[in-house]
Amino acid sequence: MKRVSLADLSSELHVSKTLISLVLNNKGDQHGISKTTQAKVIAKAAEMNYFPNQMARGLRIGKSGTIGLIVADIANPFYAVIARYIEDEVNKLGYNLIICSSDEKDEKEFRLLRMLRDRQVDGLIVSSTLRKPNALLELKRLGYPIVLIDRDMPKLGVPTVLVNNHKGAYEMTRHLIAHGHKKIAHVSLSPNYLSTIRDRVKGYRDAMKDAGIRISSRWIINVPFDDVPAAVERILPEAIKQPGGATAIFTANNNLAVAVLGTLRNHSYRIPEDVALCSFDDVDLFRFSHPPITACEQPSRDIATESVRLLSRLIDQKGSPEGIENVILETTLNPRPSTTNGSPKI
Amino acid sequence: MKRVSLADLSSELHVSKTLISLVLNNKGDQHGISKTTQAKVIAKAAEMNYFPNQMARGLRIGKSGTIGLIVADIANPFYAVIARYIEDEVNKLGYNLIICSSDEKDEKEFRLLRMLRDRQVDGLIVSSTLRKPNALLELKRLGYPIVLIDRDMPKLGVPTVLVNNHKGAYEMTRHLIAHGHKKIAHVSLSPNYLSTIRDRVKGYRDAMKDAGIRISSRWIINVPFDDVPAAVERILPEAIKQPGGATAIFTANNNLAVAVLGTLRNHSYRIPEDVALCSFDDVDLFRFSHPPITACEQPSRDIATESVRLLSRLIDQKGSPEGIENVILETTLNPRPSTTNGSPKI
DNA sequence: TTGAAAGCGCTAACAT
DNA sequence: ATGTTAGCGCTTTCAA
Repeated sequence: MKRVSLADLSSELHVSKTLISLVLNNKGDQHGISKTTQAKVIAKAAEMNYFPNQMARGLRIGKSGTIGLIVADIANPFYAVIARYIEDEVNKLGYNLIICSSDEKDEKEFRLLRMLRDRQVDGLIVSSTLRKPNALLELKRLGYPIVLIDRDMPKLGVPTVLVNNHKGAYEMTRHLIAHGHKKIAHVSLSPNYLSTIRDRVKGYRDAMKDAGIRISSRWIINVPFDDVPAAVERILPEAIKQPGGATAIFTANNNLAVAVLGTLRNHSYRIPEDVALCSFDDVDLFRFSHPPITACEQPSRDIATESVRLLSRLIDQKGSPEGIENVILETTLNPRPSTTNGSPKI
Repeated sequence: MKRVSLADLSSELHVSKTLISLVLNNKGDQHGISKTTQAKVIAKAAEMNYFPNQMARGLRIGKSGTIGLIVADIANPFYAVIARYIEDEVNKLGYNLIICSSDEKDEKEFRLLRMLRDRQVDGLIVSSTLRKPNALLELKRLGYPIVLIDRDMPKLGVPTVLVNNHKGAYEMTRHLIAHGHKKIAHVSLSPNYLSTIRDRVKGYRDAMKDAGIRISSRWIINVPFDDVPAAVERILPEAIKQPGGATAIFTANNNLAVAVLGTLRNHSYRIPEDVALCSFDDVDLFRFSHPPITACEQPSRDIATESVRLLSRLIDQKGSPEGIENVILETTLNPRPSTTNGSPKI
């Protein structure tokens, strides 16, 4: 059960650990070690089933070879897809990924950050749920390379890869208006200190204002994120009840859309005849739903590649970041029958 | 940028590293260290922002505190949900999770196994894509605790958490037969050395045989997993073209169902009027699809909790496993309109 | 061409 | 009640 170490190999081969280490790390040539010795070492290592202990190596060279990724919930397809791309990208660079779900809870994110720090991760990609940057600032000061994705945190001063949420939501709202809707409800999360959510709300409000439409308080629906389906079921019907009720619903993310879909179905509302529906985020579900649902697609792949690119630069620069790069990516509006079929009722 | 170590703390406090280590690991009392000293140590550690280096600790105690999870693709909701539950469970036990996607490629899984081994993970949960157990056997011999989930590998001899795929598929096929279908197509993956896929095919075949129905070769559709949507689009139409074509389609997993759904839509087939549809796996998509799709639900949460339970036992037993436990979980058939509305055409 | 020795930061016998 | 020491397995000067 004892695993074989450099020392074991060394005593078998009657050469020093140094030499073996050199050979196995492909530095044999540049140190002028004879080909025959190299061959012998390599053969014996394979024969004895030797492999280097990465903890020992990491301790010595001061790098763990791992990157930490924190998202709200890896079971959410939006994050799962991004995580998958990030995994591929960091693997290419020789890193491994530790994926963690914060559950939108500050306490849990604190714990995860501590854990990742203790593990000496070489870098961090995080979609942070924190209201205050303190915990992240701390890590940044300690020299941990950090890249923020999805959610902004302006006072942190690290590279970010964000999506133009305001524009995406603005366009989505314009889309509804262009299809004849005036009474448009927005379903969002509370508390809403997340930059994404705030920007989407703002995009919606601005589009309404620019169109000269006054928003009824009935149309603004805030759902606590730990109770989405039940809360939607409780609040939504009132918002779309006529008269004065909304003829279209715009949800701030895929989770909310699923909940709304469920509630609309429970109450036998027809889409889009009774009420139109569209959402931020795009997932398979929306393409195959009945009817297919208009959605604002986020560039998951680009979020992943860009964040890894920025992180990698940060790591190379070794704590002397020159010019923090902030990437803003655009969304794509995918119109589907849930908003494009027929016109709203008056 | 230099992080503070026990030695730093030690020289500041003028006490030994041992003492500090003891205190910080809550062994102060059992070693009779005075409360006041303990308080001093704890205060200073906090003040100096000390935290233990897990690589050094891991090297010393011979444990990394991490568990490796290998699945085919973390972006697949089936695996994403399981991964999430596993993450929660191992966290409870103080471990962290490294999640990896094998992409159904032997080569990639080899690489991942090597990497996880070098990282000295304390345990491995894997849904293996390998045809031969060798690489896993190797790790098992080296003393790595391994639990297999989802996919079996009989010759490996490790604890497993599997789903009763045969029964699930058998019941699903019976369900179709009970609704008047005789010409039932099965869409599956090729090559089909995965135990899950084989068992599902067998369940389908057995149900057909027991019902006295001969299966036309047209109804057996095997799709290469690296080209699912295109292959389905190419092969499926022929299988359901009348006469003799299938009146119902049973897909072996959620990916295949999505592809089939796309193709049926492209060709303007109505579900279930023209052809009924059902699938193994159950995902949100199926509940909200048009029409809602009958599916065989796998107990994701139980797969996660059971696998972690078995792994934890294995770790405690320290390589002297007494009696390998194999858990078989049952599926749930969720009937929905895609198979229950109307009767098949002749 | 090769080797000896130090040390990364921690824990655990074994003192005292 | 506290300290000394050795060593986990590796890389890296420095020396020969």
